[in-house]
Amino acid sequence: MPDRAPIPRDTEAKLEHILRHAASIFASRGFGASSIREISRSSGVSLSGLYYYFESKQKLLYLIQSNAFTSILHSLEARLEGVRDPQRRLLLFIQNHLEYFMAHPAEMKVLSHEEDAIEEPFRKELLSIKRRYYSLARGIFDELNRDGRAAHLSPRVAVLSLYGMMNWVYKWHNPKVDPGAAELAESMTGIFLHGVLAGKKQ
Amino acid sequence: MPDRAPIPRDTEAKLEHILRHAASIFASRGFGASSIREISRSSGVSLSGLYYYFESKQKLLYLIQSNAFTSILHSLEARLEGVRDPQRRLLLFIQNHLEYFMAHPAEMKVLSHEEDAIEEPFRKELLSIKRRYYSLARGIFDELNRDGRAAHLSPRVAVLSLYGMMNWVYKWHNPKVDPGAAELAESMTGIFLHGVLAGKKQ
DNA sequence: GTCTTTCTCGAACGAACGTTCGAGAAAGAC
DNA sequence: GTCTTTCTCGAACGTTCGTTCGAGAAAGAC
Repeated sequence: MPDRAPIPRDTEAKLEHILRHAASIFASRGFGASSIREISRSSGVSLSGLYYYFESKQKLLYLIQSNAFTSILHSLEARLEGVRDPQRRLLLFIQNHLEYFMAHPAEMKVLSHEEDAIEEPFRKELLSIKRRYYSLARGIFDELNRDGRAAHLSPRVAVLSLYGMMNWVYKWHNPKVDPGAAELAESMTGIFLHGVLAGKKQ
Repeated sequence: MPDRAPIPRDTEAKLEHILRHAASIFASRGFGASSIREISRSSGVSLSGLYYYFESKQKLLYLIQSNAFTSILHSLEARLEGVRDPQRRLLLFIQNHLEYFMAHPAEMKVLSHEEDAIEEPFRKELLSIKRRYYSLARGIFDELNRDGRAAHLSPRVAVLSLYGMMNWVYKWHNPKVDPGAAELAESMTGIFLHGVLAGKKQ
């Protein structure tokens, strides 16, 4: 099912066009089971023509993941700028994550689902972006917990549980039935805040 | 790297032997990128010999998933028997899930990660087990919420957030650093209970 | 012993895979 | 116009894939 829309003439735009189609195929079939030929069919670019834009399937996966990660991180940093209140920072963090998720479901599914499929040397580069993103959330949690109200919980477990809630969304979210990003973000912020800061032990 | 341990003579045991190896390969490479030849090498059974035990790669994936699901469900039903208190039932549910997760990491990763890789007609059969499991958790939540303390939250969102916390574990849990199933279950039960039942709105 | 069922595997099937190559079209510079 | 760079693609490469087949070994029944 080739695209109806014309393929952009501009080189950079055409790469983005290819990345979009590739992301959606990786998202639906999984990276390992997707073929470059499928991407060629869907994007309307010839099989060998694709290799002008990326040098291997691995690099293609890397481009998708690193683009998605970089832009979610940038938009988060912009949102957090100047905001000091930890609870508000948490809400903004969750909102940003979920909004990006729902605006770019294919890319985010690839990011969540194909973490393991990427090989060296791309793995290392992604890991460093990932760490920056993780420690941002960890920092927010630590401020939140400055008064020690969540001392009974391992911070690592708390933060990764939050990631679990957020990242699992791609498995079940149905736009026709489920709340949008804003409401979902409020719900999850509520669960996490009360869950983590409320009464100690049991 | 063929197995050192001898291959069981008994037919049913040999199938289990194959399923174990297959699960661990699917878990590490992903279903789509795993080859039957790899399973043959790892299990020590010849390529064509494998097909005496399952008729296709899809069926093999189905066997792994359905075995794992069935036994986690059975062990849960046994644990819940006779327990009425909703909070205790929730703890048991989470404990059972996480314990099974950590006792059978490969199988559970395949269950979580390769949900989409399974095709008809196997999909439908798994869906019905899955629904039974989901509605068990949903039932516990509804009892918990009989007094309406969590009325501000969509029950669906609440329960699926809990699944997210639990199922994401396979992405980050490191036995050397992180708490075991029991402690993790207490933490997550705490987060969920307080998070969902605590103060309304905001 | 024989007969039957259960199990095993080497060799091969056609199909699909990621990637390369070289010829040439299109676009830009002058 | 010519020259150069940028872009495109059909055809083919060697490899690996899931699956099949038929011959025969091993085990169980009698």
